[in-house]
Formats: sequence, C-alpha cells, structure tokens
Amino acid sequence: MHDVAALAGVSHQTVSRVINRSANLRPETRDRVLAAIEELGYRRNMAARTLVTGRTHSIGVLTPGDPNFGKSSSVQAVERATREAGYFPLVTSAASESDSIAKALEFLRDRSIEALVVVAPHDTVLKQLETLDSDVPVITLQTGGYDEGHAVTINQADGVRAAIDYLRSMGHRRIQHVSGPPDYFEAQLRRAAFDEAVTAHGLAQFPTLAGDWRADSGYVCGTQIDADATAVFCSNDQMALGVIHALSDAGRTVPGDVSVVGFDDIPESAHSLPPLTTIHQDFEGVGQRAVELILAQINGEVAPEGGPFTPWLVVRESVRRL
Amino acid sequence: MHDVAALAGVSHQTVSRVINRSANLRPETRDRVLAAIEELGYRRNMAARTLVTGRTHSIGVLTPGDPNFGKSSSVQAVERATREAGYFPLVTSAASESDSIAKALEFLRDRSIEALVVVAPHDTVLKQLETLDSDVPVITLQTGGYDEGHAVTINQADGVRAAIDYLRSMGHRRIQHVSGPPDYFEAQLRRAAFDEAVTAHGLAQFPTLAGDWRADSGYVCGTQIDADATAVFCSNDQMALGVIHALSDAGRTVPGDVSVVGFDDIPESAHSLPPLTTIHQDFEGVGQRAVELILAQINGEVAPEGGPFTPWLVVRESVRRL
DNA sequence: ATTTATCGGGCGCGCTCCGAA
DNA sequence: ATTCGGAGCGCGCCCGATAAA
Repeated sequence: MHDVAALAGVSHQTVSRVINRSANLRPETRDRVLAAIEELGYRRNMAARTLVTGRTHSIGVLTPGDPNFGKSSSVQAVERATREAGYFPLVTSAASESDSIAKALEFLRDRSIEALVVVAPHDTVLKQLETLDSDVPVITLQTGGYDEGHAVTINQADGVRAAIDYLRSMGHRRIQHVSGPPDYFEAQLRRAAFDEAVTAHGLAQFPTLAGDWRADSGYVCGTQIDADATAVFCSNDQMALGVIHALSDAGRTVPGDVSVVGFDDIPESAHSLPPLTTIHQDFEGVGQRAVELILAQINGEVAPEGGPFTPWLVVRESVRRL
Repeated sequence: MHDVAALAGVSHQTVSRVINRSANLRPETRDRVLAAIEELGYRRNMAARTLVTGRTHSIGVLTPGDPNFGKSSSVQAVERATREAGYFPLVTSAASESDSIAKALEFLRDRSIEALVVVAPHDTVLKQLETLDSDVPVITLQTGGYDEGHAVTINQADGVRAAIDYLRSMGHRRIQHVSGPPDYFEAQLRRAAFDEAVTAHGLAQFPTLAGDWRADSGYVCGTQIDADATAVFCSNDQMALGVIHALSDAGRTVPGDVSVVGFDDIPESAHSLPPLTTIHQDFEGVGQRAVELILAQINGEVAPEGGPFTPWLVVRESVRRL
C-alpha cells in the first residue's frame, strides 16, 4: 500500500479511499492510484483489514455428517445466497460425532464469523451448539419443529400425510414403514407422523424397520417386509431403492406385488425401475431462506415470516391401485 | 490479551508464550496464565496473528460445477486430510462458468491461502487457473492426463478398457457409447478410449450419444440406442440409469435384450434394477493423495511418487452373456 | 470569512518477534 | 532459565490541513 501511494504520489490514506468509498476523490487522482495498483499488482491484506475493522464479512456454514443430496443442495443454495449478499461462506464439514462438531465450531469461531448457519439433522449438533457461547446470529436448518427466527424447517408430517393419503386413495390399508436412524430428527418426525396416520385411519400395524438412510440398509430392511403388507413407506429414496431391490430378489415385483413410496426425490428416483413415487422437498429454498433470516438478524431487521416449507407428492410408477 | 496479562500479573509477551511455544516457562507462571485465560474466556485473534506471522495455515479448495458423488467424496477426503495435517480447508464452490471460477479464485487469494487444491473437470477451470498469478502450490484433481507433481488423476482409459474387455468377454461386439458433455475431460477421455477399443478390436461402429451426466439426459439418449446394439457403455452411472429406464419403456429389458455398463459406482448403482455393472473409482484416495502432494510442496519435500489411480470393474447384473 | 471538496498524518487494532534484563 | 518492553505487521478511522468556491 505504501508503494502504491508512493508510485501514485499520494498518501496511503488516499489509496485506502480509492479502495473503499470512492466519495470525495478527484477522478484524476483515483485513476492515478488505480493505475499504480494495477502496475504493482497490489491487493489489500484481508488480515490487516479485518484487524482494524473488526469485521470479517464471512458467514460460517457447518454441515455435519456424510454428504447427501439434500444437504448438498441446501448448502449450495446457502453458499450462493451468501455470496450474493456480499458475504463469504466458510463451509465446514464435520463428522457426526460431537467432538468433531465441537472442533469445527471452534474453527469457525476462531475465524470470527459474523453469523452461523448450521445443518442440524440430529440432536448431537444442537447439543454442541448450546455449548458455543458466542453472540453471533445462528440459524439451523432443521427438519424438526419450527423455531421462529432461529430455524428453517420442512414440515415432515405434511409430507408423510401426503404419502399415506395417496397410498390410502389407491386402496392400501396395510403399509409398513422403513425408517431412518432413530437419532435423526427427520427419521423421528416421519415415523411419528406415520404412526399417527396408522392410528388415525385404523390401518394395519407392522413393526417399523430402521435403516441408516443408505440403500444397503434399505435392502436389508427389504428382506424383512411383512408378507401381508401391500405397501412400504420409506423414510428416504435410497432406502426405497434398496427395498425394491430386495423385494425383487425375493420374487416380488414393485408395484405389482408391493407398492413403495420414498422421500426426498433424489434425481435418480425418476429413473429407477419402476420410477419412484416420492415426496419432494425444496432443499434450495430452505438454504436460501436460511440466509435471508441470517441477514435480517445481522442487520437488526425483523425476520421475514414464512413458516415451514411444505413438501409435496411426486407420483410416478411405484404404487399400484389395489 | 492485555487483560489476561494483567490478571495473571505477567506481561502480554508471557501470555503469548503460553499460547504458542511452551518452552522456557515456569510451570507455575503458565498455570496462572492459563487460569486467567480460562476465567476471561480469552481467545486469540486470528486476524492479528495472521497479520504478524504472514501465515494463515489455510488451504483453499475450489470445486466448480454442481455437486456430485465423485466430487463430494474427493472433497470430503481433502478436507479431512487437510485438517489432520493441521491446516484449515477453505472449501469454495463455484458455478462452471469462468467468471464464477475467477471470482472464487480471487476470494481464495484474498484470504491468503497457502496452497490450493482445485477440482478440474473441464478446461474452463484450467484456463482460469493460468490467469491466477500467485506463487502458492497448486494441485489439480483431474481425470485427464497425468501431470507429475501438479495433478492427481485417475486413469480413465484403464477403466474403459476394463469395461469393454468385460463386455467382449461376455460375447458383445456391438456396443454403443453414451458419453458425457464434450467439454469434460472425463467425457473426452472415456470416449477416446472407447473409440480406440472399438478400432483395436474391430467392434461395430455406432454413433456416440452425448448426455450431460444427468439421468434425465441418459433417458433421452436411451431412446436413441441403435436396435442392433447388444450393449451400451455409459460414461457415468446416472446416465446408465436413465438409459435402462428408456430401454425399459421401449419394451427392451436389461440385461435380457441389452446389456449396460456404467462408470463411477455411485451408491445407488448397487440397488438399481438390475444392479449396475460399473467401474469403481477411488475418489477418497484421490483427495487424500492431493493433500499429500500439497503438503510435500509446502514443506519443500519431494513429492511422493504414485502415478495415476487405476479404476476397476464391479460386476453386478446388468450385463448378459451372449 | 465560511463553506466545500480533496487529501495527509498519526494512532491503534491484537499479536509475535527481537533484543535486553 | 525466565520474563519483560517495545517495535511493527497493513490497514482504516479520526481529525486536521489545504486549496478552491
């Protein structure tokens, strides 16, 4: 900066002015400084700037657990929206274990982030979040209960109801559930909503089979589907794929013998055999909304209303009318 | 820091020593300082530290394009390995367009990264990389030609050969190719290797159908598969899924009427109907190797040898013996 | 003399390093 | 063997200076 000032024949302060606010600057002077900057290939030092302003303009994004379609989509939307707002996303992934999450949180705090967006699929994350004493605004991407102003959520129960109502409208009364891992909010909520629907509509009861979200676990669950069940409601698409595979290996066709409904609408689901009927969620919308809420908090504005997102049914070919 | 020093009754310099090298410190003093730090909840300021040391301890990771299984796996491995080495990964995604990549590169440079890992699936990224004049070590994750010391690659031709040899061993002589988008190195290399194999073994010639990696485009290509082809070699698994779907819609079964081989071995492929025979790539290994090379460059060591990774065939049920 | 536009000097952000005690 | 004081990293902010209106 000193060199630039010398070359342009001005003071370092004028160089600073050129870089930041351009008010009260003679165009001629500005051009001279700009030329000097160009010639010297000068770039301002972020660390020094941060040190004096106390601002980093960066927003931390914490994503625990293995990558998956929903998370990736949301995080990508968060990144984009953050950048568009003139902030820098500091995306940090972590394992699902609490110490890994704690480390990531510490890393983020050390970088003086001005806000934090956390993908919070299970309780471990939320617990660690409470540990963090920092006064930056925090928004969680949950799929659990709606916490006005601090979380962006998708109404899982709505999705489950859409699935079960559809299955019922197709004549199904004997539906078995393949759930996700019990510590995941999504799995809990979908299962609870499923149980509720079973009770409310007097549907047949089957033991719920718990997978781990992955197709492999879906296959295992698929081998245990009750012979009396006419339909299977899976907590995500990958497991649905595994279930269909297992059913097929056992000589039962989908949807001929058994109908299957998934959840998430991953891109592959449109092209499985049969194409999977599933519940679609607006992952990008969730990410974008999260950033809107964060920015509102940063600027001290009132958070825009919105309520949870509503997922919807995508009918394809994995359900047969009885 | 000043407050901590005051509380502990020492100078700020002693506090600094406690935080950094612990040599030449009376244990009693250290404990006193540590207690003060704890009591005041003191955390050192990264910006100030960076400003004076000139080191950020962070490694930039640039990932252009939409998220996909391979990229996500590699990047995750890069993150993990970076962290284990005591560095901080600054993961930055970007669109595939050159201006978006340029912006991301600028962002990274502004953060004074000490090294850069770039996922480089197409020429646009490489071009932008040349623009970047910075003297930090750069490693690209390519799938293109092997550039000793600056790129980590997977030998695509080996993978293609494994697929075609397998198909040939099963009696196939009429194989059609569904390629990825022409600007992607992977697509180019796989197609070139395919063409070479066709020529070398005197296989039947079919027009190559170009998709865009997505299952939807695979479906479209699938509707155009030549009636004489007994097998389809797809440049990735998603497109293979789409092809199978289209074939099925047209009343042709896989592998009964047509055999299909994919590439990548995404987790869903094991549970498609039929389970997809495909080529497996060690994405995590690539990410890890990239970090090893980067660290070697940072430390001025000689880069560990290794050569390109070799993908392998995973036989499942989408190929029939003729 | 009073405003307005344009510029510069010095201070300090929080920390590490270099001598010196 | 320990500890301390001071300098300075690169920058933006506060205030004052200067010239022009």
